[in-house]
Amino acid sequence: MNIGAAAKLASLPAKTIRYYEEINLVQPARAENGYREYCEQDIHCLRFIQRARSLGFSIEECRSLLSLYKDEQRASADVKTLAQAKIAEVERKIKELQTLKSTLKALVSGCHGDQRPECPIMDDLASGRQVL
Amino acid sequence: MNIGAAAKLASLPAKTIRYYEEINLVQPARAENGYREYCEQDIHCLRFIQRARSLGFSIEECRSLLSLYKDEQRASADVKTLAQAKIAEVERKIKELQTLKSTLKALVSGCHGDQRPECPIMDDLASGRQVL
DNA sequence: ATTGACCTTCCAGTAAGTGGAACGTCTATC
DNA sequence: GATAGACGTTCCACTTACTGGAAGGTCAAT
Repeated sequence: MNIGAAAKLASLPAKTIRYYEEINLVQPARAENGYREYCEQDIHCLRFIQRARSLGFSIEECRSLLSLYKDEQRASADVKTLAQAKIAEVERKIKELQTLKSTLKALVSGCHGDQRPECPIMDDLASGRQVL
Repeated sequence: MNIGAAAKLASLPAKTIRYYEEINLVQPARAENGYREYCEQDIHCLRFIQRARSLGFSIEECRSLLSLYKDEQRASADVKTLAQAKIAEVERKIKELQTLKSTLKALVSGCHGDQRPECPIMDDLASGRQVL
């Protein structure tokens, strides 16, 4: 299967799939004409990566997951550990963003939003004294 | 004032301040020895940028805010619009992350996390069929 | 033979810095 | 005056995870 078909099956742009080859994530065979040849197994890996990336795993994490995936003897605990660390990371990010949102909302609520130049948002940015 | 002192006052690494000069955000004077010379006004701008960046504004947004900041005639509405767009963006990101978290939690909760190789997290990644 | 879709490689750019090398300058101390 | 070390300078490479584009090769159909 050529890269275009693989791209459709894996829901990934062909460019991205070439990139994954470059960084040694998924290495397809080559046809005589130089075209990449993706087998069933390659497609599985690409889909696996696509899903893991969409779940927020970094490329390096995908590499770890993929090697666990290929290891029939792996312990599910190893996978669970990775997933739990990712959950903690996501929770941290959510908290950060919520703080950010509160701060921005507090700033916006104090601003007239009219043609006058007075603006508490600007005042906050300028002062270094922080509203929240 | 040299870059080291400016860095302390603005709570920014010197490297970052040099980078801000490179991209024409804050252009200090130069002393005879070639050292950057930061005046009061420069420090204000750097602090302004530091605060705006910490509120999640991109460099380009900081550039816009900075030009509004320097324009004594600006309308507060212009600033408010930028801030509100940023809030919407932050809200989108929070939602995305919450979805992500639910998905990961659902996967983790189904996983034994022991020495056996069976692992619903892996099964999900491999299947392309999604748990949530 | 030619068109158009597909494939190839390579180079450059993105955002926002960070790290390091190699070298210049300033200040204090001996 | 020499020297140490703390600071400054420039420049280049690296990061993440791709994306865009140019220049060119291949394939299938007309």
